[in-house]
Formats: sequence, structure tokens, C-alpha cells
Amino acid sequence: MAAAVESFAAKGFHGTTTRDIASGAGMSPAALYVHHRSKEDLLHQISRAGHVETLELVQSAVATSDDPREQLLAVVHAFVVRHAEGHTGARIVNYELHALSPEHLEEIAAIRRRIEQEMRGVVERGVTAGVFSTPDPHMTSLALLSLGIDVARWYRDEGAWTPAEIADHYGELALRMVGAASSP
Amino acid sequence: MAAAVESFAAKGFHGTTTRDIASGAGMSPAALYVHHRSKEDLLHQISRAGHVETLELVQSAVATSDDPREQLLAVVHAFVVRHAEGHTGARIVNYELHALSPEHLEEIAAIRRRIEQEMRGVVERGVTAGVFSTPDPHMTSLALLSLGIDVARWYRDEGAWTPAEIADHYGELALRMVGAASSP
DNA sequence: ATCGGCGCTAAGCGCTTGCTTAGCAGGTAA
DNA sequence: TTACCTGCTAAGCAAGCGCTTAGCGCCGAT
Repeated sequence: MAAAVESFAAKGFHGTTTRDIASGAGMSPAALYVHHRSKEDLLHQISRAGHVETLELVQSAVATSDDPREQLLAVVHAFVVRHAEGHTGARIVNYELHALSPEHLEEIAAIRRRIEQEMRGVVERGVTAGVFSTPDPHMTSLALLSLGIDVARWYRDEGAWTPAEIADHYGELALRMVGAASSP
Repeated sequence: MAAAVESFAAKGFHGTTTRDIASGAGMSPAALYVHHRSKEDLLHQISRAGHVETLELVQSAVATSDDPREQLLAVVHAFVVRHAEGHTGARIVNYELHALSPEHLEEIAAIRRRIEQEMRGVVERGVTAGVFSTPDPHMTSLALLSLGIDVARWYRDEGAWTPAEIADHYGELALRMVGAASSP
């Protein structure tokens, strides 16, 4: 599975052959089929595991505080660090959905909806509490997730910024986007 | 080329066959090769045209005003509308770069750098003029582009928001991100 | 000592891939 | 009329694809 993650992230699902994955894992192509039903099955398992982990990450970040402001910072920080450090896996999670079978795609889409609900909840509670101010909490929360997801696209390990530095800056941007005061 | 755009956007470069493109264009597979050297050549032409158009769009948006605030609004609005309305082409432009040959990729990367420079210029001039305030103009301008690019990933024609509505909201978010006052 | 099963490989099957070849209808010009 | 374009198709080639089959070495249990 690790070899599949590497290949899928580098060349895309359709650009990867079962021989690529097998040689990356130091095996013959036939050995893959002892453990996995098909190439799509591999993608499905990788995608599901990645989505579940991200959902849990977001949920536990929300649970660290009762203050929407702290929740937002925690979620954005965790989300951005994950998409930077784990950009290899995150690319598969976010950019290879079209290669999933319709049933598998629907399963994954359900997890994505729950992630969106978590973010939306944070923003809406902040607005209700009067500490955030935004004309459309729905679109703003979507933009916050969008910003984090896209980190996986442009982030490079050899780049000038560490994941933590990006996450800190993005935390500040997030506070501004929801109309919270810059610093306590 | 229009048929190739459709197929590449829907299934990715490697997921698309020359027979897909040909039947989409109402031709036999061999007819493609009268006009294009290879499948990669098609991708290259589509990608280059898309990048050049985006660069020109950004440049002309910047040229509409001398005020960094107005420039930012114009660039973000044009950029977001383009990535929403033209999400089919924008997906190829942004998510199929890995399928280009090394030489073609370098050519495209140069155009992308010029787009980034335009956005960075707007933010930096705003900071210099004292109308924007951000701890890292470089990262902030990258985040602004990132937000616009990712619209192409999640936007759906049948969604609740029009491209103009998204662009308006994103303009407001952009002003907040660079630390400009919300309204004049 | 012998067995069954696990994890693997060598070989390859049937099909699809990107692309090529040979040739043909219709239009243009001398 | 002849010659030659342009834009196309039918057919197909070599290579690569996802996946299967047959079989082998190893190991713990009997």
C-alpha cells in the first residue's frame, strides 16, 4: 500500500501500472493480488483510510476547546500540517476521486461531507457567539477547507517553509477570513 | 482540442484514450494525428493556451487601476470567475502538469511563475503603500492564488452559487486576508 | 516425516493502448 | 484531362495493460 501511495501520488491512478506498484514494493505483480482484489481496491483502501484519519483529526481539533476562535485555530493548524507533511497521501485523497467506482466514491463523499460539517459548525458557532463575522458562513468554511486542501498541491518538502510555518500563517489568515480580531 | 479538453478534465490525461478524444470529436483515431503529433502534444497545447489566457487575464485586471485595493479585487474576481466558469479547462491546467514532458513542463512553469509575480506585486505594493498589512506578503499572495485555483476542483455548474457570487465573496475574503479595511 | 497452507514467482492470457500505414473521396489548378 | 493536394478512414502493429494460472519453497502443526 505504501508503494501504491507513492506511485499514485507521483503519476496518478491511471498513470500507475500494477508493475510500478509491485516493483516499488519489491514484489512481483502477481503478489499484489494475494492481498488486494484489484488496483481500484488499493485506491479505495488508501482513500478511505486517508479520509477517516482526516475526519478524526478535525474532530479531535474541534474537541480541544469550547471557544470557536481556539477551535478554528486548532482545526486549521492540524488540517494544514496534515496536507503539507502528508501531501503525498493527500494528493490521492483529493485528486484521484474520479478513479473510484461509483459505490466507493459515494462512501468517500459521505466522509468528506462530515469533514465539511465540522468546519461549518466551528464557523457558525463563532458567528452565533458574536466572535466571528462573515456574510456567508457556508462559503467561508468551504474556502477555509479549500485553502488547506490546496496546500497538498503546491507544498514541496524542499520548499522554503515548514509545515508548521505555513499552518501558523494560515491560522492568522483564517481568523481574518471569519472576521475575528487578529490577536487576543 | 475541445473534445480532448472534455475527456482530460473528466478522466485525466492517462485515463483518456486517443479513441475517447476521436469519438468525442466525431472522427477516427487516425484523424487526430493529421493535426497533432501525439496525445501529449494535445495536452501541451491546451495547457499552454490556458496558462497564457490566465496570465493575460491577471495582467489586464492589474492594469485596471493604480490602487492596490482595486487591483486586488479585480484580479481575484477575474481569477475566480475564470476558475469557476472554466473549471473544465482549469482542471487540466492545474492538475495534469505531471503528464507533460519535462521540457513542456518547464515552459508552463515559467508562465505560472509570472502569474505568481503579478499577484505578489499587487500585495507588496499594497503593503508598501500602507493600505495592506500582512506578516508575509509572499505566502499571502500564494494563498490568494491557491484559493482561486482550488475553485476549479470543487465548483459544480449545478451548484447553489454562481461564479460571480463566489467571486464577490472571495473578493471580500481577499481584502480581509491582506488586512485591508472591509469596505471603503 | 509428512502435510497443508501461506506468500510468493514465472509465465502468460486476452485485451487495450498510442500510433502508423495504405489508400480514398473531393476540391483546386494547370 | 491530369496531377496533386488536404482531410479523412479502415485496418492493424508492437507494446503495454490488469489480472490469472500453475507451481514452488518455506514453516508450523501433526
